Amino acid sequence: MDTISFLKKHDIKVTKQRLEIIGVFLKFRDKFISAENIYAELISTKPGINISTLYRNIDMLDKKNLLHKIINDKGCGLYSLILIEEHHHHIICEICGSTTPIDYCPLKGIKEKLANSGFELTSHKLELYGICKNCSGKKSK
Amino acid sequence: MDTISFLKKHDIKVTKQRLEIIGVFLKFRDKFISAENIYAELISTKPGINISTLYRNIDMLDKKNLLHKIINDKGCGLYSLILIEEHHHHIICEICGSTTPIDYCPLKGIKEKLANSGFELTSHKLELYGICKNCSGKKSK
DNA sequence: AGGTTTTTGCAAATGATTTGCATTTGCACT
DNA sequence: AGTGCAAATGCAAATCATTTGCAAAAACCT
Repeated sequence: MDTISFLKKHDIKVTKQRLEIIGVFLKFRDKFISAENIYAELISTKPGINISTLYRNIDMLDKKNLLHKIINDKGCGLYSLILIEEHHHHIICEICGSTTPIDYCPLKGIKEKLANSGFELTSHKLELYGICKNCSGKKSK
Repeated sequence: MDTISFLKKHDIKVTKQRLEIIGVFLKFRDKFISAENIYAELISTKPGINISTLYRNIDMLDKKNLLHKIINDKGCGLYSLILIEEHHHHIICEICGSTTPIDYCPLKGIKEKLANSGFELTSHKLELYGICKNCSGKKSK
């Protein structure tokens, strides 16, 4: 599906800034990228868009649950466009930053553990970090 | 073990500011608290300590792996002193902020999934959010 | 107690993100 | 295609948690 249909499908007005932002997300579809990363991409190409526009759009996409958002140790946001509909988690490479969806969710095991605890689970966050096949190959050379 | 022995055991010089900071962590031992929370506690009681001292000590404790640190959606740090030696995860109540260690770790299942992927896992982050027994009782009243 | 190193307080800097406001743009409806 | 209005944008300034430089104070070693 093209970007315009994507936006319309989610009731988001089509603007050239949005097309470009989504374009960057698609270019880096398998990575978590920071607002600064996206901004650098944006100004390096086209007329350039304002960083506050970028943040406003990130926010909007996040509110519509179209983004995965993680916050790194320094408190900075990292984002990636959600292209898989189903609930899933990621493995993130510490070297190249690439992400790979993983077909595993600990929810079931957790629920079993909590069964008699009286604790009502509402959400969970699982992030896996490591070194991807590609980077680990490079490393050993 | 008293706070002084705790500090000495970890090669941390004993200062009155540190005693007070650890004191606050112990007072809120079952919660994740923000630097602002701790600071408010600190100034409300004793002569008062500077917030940069607080941040420097949080940092130091974190580097020595004596703190659990999570970063909330706004990018602010939340901390709790590590009182359990073994690796573990938490359930965090969205209402009262209390934390409960949970005897469950998804690592094994994840490793099985990754067995042939070539991905080398280095760390993982699991945070569970929900409503604790106590708060869910209050809610329904 | 003296000397050295570490820690603290203070105030100013940082840096990512947010906001107010004037201007521009997208889009629905003629 | 033109018009109107709400929504989006650009800009510059504000925010806010956290960090830093530096001088003064305190801890620890013997």
